[in-house]
Amino acid sequence: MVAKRETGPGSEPTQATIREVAARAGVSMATVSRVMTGSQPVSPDRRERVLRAIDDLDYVVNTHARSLSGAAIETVAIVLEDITGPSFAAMAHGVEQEAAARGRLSLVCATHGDPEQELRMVDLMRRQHAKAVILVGGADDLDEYRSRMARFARSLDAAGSRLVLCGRPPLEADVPATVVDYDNENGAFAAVSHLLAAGHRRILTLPGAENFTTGEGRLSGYRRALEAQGVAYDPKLVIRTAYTRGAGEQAARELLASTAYADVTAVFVGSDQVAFGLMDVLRDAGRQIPRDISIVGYDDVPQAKAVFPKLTTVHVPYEQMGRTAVRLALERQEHGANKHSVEEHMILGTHLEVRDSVAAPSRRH
Amino acid sequence: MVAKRETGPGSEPTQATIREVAARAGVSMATVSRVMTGSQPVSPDRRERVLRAIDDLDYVVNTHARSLSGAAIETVAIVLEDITGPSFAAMAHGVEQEAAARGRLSLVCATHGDPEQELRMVDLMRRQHAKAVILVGGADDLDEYRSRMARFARSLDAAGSRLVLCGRPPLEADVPATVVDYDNENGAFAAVSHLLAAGHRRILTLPGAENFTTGEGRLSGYRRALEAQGVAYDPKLVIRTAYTRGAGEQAARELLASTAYADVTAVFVGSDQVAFGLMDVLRDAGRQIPRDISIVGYDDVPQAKAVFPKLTTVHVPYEQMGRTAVRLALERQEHGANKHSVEEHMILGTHLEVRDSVAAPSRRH
DNA sequence: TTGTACGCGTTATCAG
DNA sequence: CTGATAACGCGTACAA
Repeated sequence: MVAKRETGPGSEPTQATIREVAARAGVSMATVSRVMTGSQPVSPDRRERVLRAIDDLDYVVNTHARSLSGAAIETVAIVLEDITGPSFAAMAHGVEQEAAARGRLSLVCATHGDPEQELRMVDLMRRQHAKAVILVGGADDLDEYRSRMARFARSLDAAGSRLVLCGRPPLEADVPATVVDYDNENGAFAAVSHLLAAGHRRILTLPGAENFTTGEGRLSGYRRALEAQGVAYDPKLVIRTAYTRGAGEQAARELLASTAYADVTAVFVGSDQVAFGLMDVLRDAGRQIPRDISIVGYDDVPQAKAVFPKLTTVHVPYEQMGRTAVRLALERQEHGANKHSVEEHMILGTHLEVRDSVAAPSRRH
Repeated sequence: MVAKRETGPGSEPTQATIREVAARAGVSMATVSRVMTGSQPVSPDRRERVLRAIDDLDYVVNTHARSLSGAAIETVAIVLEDITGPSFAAMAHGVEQEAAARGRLSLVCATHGDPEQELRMVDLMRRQHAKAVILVGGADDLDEYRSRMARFARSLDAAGSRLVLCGRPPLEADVPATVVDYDNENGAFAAVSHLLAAGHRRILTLPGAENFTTGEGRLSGYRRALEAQGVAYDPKLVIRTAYTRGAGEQAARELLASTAYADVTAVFVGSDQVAFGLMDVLRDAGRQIPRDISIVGYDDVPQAKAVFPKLTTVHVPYEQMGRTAVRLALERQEHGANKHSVEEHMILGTHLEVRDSVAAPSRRH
């Protein structure tokens, strides 16, 4: 099938071009183009010859050339920290579904947690003329971050593209970016209220890292729930951690070791991953969940209903966020003139998914 | 910072070009290009003017144009079924690490299990001139699949690119593709041998779907282990399932319901996901693992050490496979003339990760 | 219906 | 050091 073309020994093989196809078929380049795109009718015999030539030479169009001359496959880029994270993956999945449904190609890039890399990736996608660049996951809420992102947003906007922040700190109001977020604080509020309703009063919390926007929101939901029930807020019951399994294991060891936590009957954890680590170490230490200690997580990753006991946790609609991000970005571009009819800031609801990791506090305390 | 350019009301905003930058800076396009790429020295004052113009116009190079004129950022594409799958994600992660380390951009595309979509994606990546296209995960081992893949492999090869099959059925020997695989059958052999050594004789197995290459390999490892210990192979003890959690739940119900399985003391499952579903239903039915029944999984996804009890399972070096795929593909291209020094078929080892889900069979039987 | 010729945005070459 | 100009591969008016 695949005819060998002239490639001198050692010379890099090179893609067949439309010109070569035209020559082999004995037609003009334009005719080949027309056969490819179907933009205009071509006589049956010529079409046949062209198709054969394409087959013989194993010709494929050059996306870059095609895109240069106007007709491009639009792409949607999603930039995230790490594909391996279940919640990131869920968002990416949502992005892909929606992008595919709208006939766009979606590309995933990972930053591996490096802010420099993140900026480089966004820049790269801008050069690629991505129609939307979707930035996913938490970020340090620093001035530098804000100003750099604002730059990118404006730059993408100028190029007819759109920056979408997904579960991220929003930028100033005049920055041309779309924000898709979830109700972070109310999720935490519901979780802690649930623990309070079960009778818990000394509730440890691991909301997340300091200055990390998601962590801050979860902490304030925690405080607000306490306040609503007239329970005093004790800063000693807050442990800052990264969103990793290991951090949960570490926290569990502190919880077991320190007398300061002796009267703790429940833990509100700002991440399922952290909760898993916590549960693991607690169980190994002989603590039964929820008999000895109740736990509520955050995220509702698939694994939450797979662990034992099944984790009661705050459901975050990650997949839906991904889909929404694509929808808002693309609709805005399709609407053309009256873009103002498209939302720029959408907040999706969270809710508590009640499972088996919460019970009333035992009498020991 | 960002100056507004001439965009009539309603007209699509358009990216600034190198020509506009040159005009604004009062220099030639060539000079602008040199400032961008640093390919040749430029006098300080001109450079300064160019940089200011770039900043003012918020200019970014067009990747497509750059790639067309020779200098392109090489990209590595990874095509997988679903980002959400932990083992796929791990491979993608490996690919990204290695690609980034070698200064390449990596793109992830999902096929959502649709073979048509898969072919389309590979085709798309070929048009994008990806330097390597890495195909990941199992596939139906059908003639049609083989011939279409062979076509793609040759086509990519002709374009100076490389098809890499990662954990997939290899193609015919004369097909220019690189294969990175793991020792599927021996992993199963080790797993089942472990169960036999613990004293189990009636071992149910859920190797995977029929005609699915990974499933077939795992089944033959199972048979070989049985044979090695002189235990008779009973086809009734083989249940074909998809690699999903739900399939495991379903199988567990069959296991509980049918008297045919009454004497089963252990299960060898061809996928951790399936094992999780199985464990879940068994536990809910009051069966304790491993006291009442032992279970061994396959894949060693992160979750395997998070469930209770921790799952004994066959470790598959997914991340390493991803890294290896990139390495082999790119080294082959760098080697130029003597490509034959680069492996074309690499098989990575698997081993049993012993945890807590296996015990000696109870005396009841 | 078919072919010719130009433009897309960038880099490389070559002459100054 | 700098500037003009020819590729790069494709789509598409425009002319035939």
